[in-house]
Amino acid sequence: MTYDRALAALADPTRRQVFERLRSGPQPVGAIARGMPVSRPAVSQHLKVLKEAGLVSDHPEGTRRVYYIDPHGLGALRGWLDQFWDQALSAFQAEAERAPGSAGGGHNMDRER
Amino acid sequence: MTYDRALAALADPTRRQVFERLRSGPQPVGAIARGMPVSRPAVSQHLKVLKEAGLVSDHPEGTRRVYYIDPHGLGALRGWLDQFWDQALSAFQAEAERAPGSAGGGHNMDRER
DNA sequence: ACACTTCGTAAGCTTCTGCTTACGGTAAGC
DNA sequence: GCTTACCGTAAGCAGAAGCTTACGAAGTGT
Repeated sequence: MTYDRALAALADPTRRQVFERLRSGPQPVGAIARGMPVSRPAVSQHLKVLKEAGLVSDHPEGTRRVYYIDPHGLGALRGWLDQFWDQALSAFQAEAERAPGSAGGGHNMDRER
Repeated sequence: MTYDRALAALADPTRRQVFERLRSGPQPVGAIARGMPVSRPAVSQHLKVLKEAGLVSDHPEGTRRVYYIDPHGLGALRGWLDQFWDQALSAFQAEAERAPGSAGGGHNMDRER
C-alpha cells in the first residue's frame, strides 16, 4: 500500500526523532519542537511528511494541533516487512548450509565450483 | 542498534528494488543489474549500502559475487518496529475514545479549512 | 476591537544523494 | 602468457531533501 512512504519518512533521523517523541503520548507542535535541534517550522514540515505517510494523525485543539501516532502507516510497514521475514530466514538457512562460516552455522562444507 | 541504517537503506526506491530482487534467491551482481533502469555500478553501490546495513551478505563465487538477503538487518528493523506497535495501538485507542470519528473508525476526517 | 499565541506555508540556500563514465584488479578460458 | 568476463571504486555532476527566516491565517483572552 503505502509502505514506501513510511520507509522514506522514517529514514530521516530528525523526522524519526519527531516520531519517537510521540511515543510518550499526543503532543502539540510546540511541545514537540521544544528541546529539538531544529526550528519549529522544520518540525511542522516533518509532521506533514509523517502524516502523508500515515504514520501520524492530528486533531485541532483550540489554537494548537495535537499530533499522535497512527498505527495505520506502521501496520503497512509491518506487513511488508513480515512478507520478507519468513522467506529471508529460509533462504538464509539454505545459504548457510551451502557456504558455512559466512552465513548462519551450517555444517555442510560442500563447495560449489 | 542498526535499525537506522536499514531504514535509510530501504528508503530509496531503486535500492529497494535491488533488495526485492534477491527475494527470488541469491544472485550475482550482473544478474541483478540486468533489466534494471540503472547501470551496473549503480547496483554495486546500492549493494554496498545494503550490506553495511546488514540487509544483505555476499560470498565470492569465481569471478562473480553472489548476494543474498541477510535476516540480520531485517530482524533489527522488525524489533524496532514491534517496539512501537503495541504502544501505538493502545495510544490510538485512547485517542479514539477521546475524539470519536477522527481516530476510531476508518478514515481521517481531518478538518481542512 | 485589539493583542497574543500557535501553527502552516513560501522562498531561498546549502548539503547530501544517486547516477554515469572511466579505470584498476581478480579469476577463468584459450 | 594473453585475452575476456565480472566486479568494485573514484571523480564528477544534476537533482532532491532538509533547514532557516519571513509571512499569513486561525483561535483565544482581555
